[in-house]
Amino acid sequence: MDDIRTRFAPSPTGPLHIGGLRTALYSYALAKHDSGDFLLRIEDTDKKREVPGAKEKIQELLREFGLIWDGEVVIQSKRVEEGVYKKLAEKLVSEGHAFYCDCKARNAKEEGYSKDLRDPCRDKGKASGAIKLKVPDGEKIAFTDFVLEKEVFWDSSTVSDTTLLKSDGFPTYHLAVVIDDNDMGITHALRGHDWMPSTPIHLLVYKYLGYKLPEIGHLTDILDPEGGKLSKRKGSTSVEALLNEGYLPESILNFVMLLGWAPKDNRELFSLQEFVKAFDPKGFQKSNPVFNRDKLDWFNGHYIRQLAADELNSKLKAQNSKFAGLDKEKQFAISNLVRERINKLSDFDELAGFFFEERKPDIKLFGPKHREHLQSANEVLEKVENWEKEEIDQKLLTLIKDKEFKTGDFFMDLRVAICSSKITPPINDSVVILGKEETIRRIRKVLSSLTN
RNA sequence: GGCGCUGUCGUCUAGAGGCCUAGGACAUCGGAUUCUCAUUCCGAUAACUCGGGUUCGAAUCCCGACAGCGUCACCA
Repeated sequence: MDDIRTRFAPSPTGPLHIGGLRTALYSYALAKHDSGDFLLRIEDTDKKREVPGAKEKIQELLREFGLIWDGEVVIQSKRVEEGVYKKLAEKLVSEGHAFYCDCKARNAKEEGYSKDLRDPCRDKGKASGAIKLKVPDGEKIAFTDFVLEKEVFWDSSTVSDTTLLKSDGFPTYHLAVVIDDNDMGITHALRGHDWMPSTPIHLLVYKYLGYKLPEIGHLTDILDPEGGKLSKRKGSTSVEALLNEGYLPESILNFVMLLGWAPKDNRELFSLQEFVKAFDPKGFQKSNPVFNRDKLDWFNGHYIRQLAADELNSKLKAQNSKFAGLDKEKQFAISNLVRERINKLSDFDELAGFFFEERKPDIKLFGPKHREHLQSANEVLEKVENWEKEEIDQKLLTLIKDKEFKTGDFFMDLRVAICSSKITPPINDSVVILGKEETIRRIRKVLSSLTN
């Protein structure tokens, strides 16, 4: 059997989406599991919709996720210049499988649901305009979907004459995929489920061009929790936005792996390499999954906790400049306290901001005995000689015992005075990092504001 | 509306006729640890869309209904 060759073929019309990343990942794994090739093709045949910089961004992101493609990137617009599509479209016309149409393009939205499947130009023998496929009547068009693992077929009478080459000389998707997949030697074409309805057109083009049909598989659509296909406006589904929110690439990848694919043993944690090794197309899911952020958060928390100290530290530095300004020892101490308490890198600012920026204490958070608690804490902490966890712990605990404070209430008031939040890392650890001077300064500041 | 795909806990899923009084994970709730929050560890709640068949026996096979999703451009 030939080596497997797959491809990811995005169009540079916007940011890379979670669904696109998943298609790329599955295509990559499909090829790499059998040491095959994974190629990249940019489908830029719609000049009007192309977003500047999008194709570069897509490549940058694929690299960041480790989805490295083999060989040169294939750019469709370059192949247009070489005339490949036009030549083959004309060949289809000369062989009677396609025809010219110079009518003005239809506006889909205004058409409504009643449209003719057969184009009036199909037998007029025109010699210019767009080139459309001449679909036969009453033929069975079938293929076996390797994701669905079943045969899917249509009566060609329900398939409409479709444009293959636009009058500007650019191919439509329907012509370009077929020719490019053939020329690139693609053995397995994986694509979104939304392409299913146009598959019979592609099947016909394969047949008329005399190409060997590759394995074709349609992936499920990722659904929005609110219903419908996942869309941009409902939450951030762009890969870059997720990255900016503080999700790690390995989390996003692991999350996406399991949206539409599962192994027999139900294992959930996979690195890219582990996934490639475990990958089996039989694990493809057939029904549409819902994008579930809770699970993503869980993966991310898990992977944050797995990070080596210096990795976590540099990621936190990259996302908070004030933190990056601290000396190295403090940075490591803080990131160590924080690693078990954040699910996203962006949670850091809220949780640990008090280390490097003073906040106004929130009086409402104090307990009834806060004045007494803070006064005695101030007295005791002043007398600490070695500003280390052990001594601080020991002195404060003794204080609590002597004065018969309630341990929880005491520490909570101390915490609120210093961090102005009820949710923080352990307060004694925090105070060690903050330093004696700053700790006492903050306590006194609160005390003096109380007497006013 | 036509055409097509799909239908197991709230969510991601395991399950390919008896091993299922349906398993795991996330979420939720409860408990243990704890100065808060978390982490970690225990435990609980929770599903085979419905209706007909086939069979000694069905989540698993067949038919129908219903539901969800996709698509119907000189966009991809």
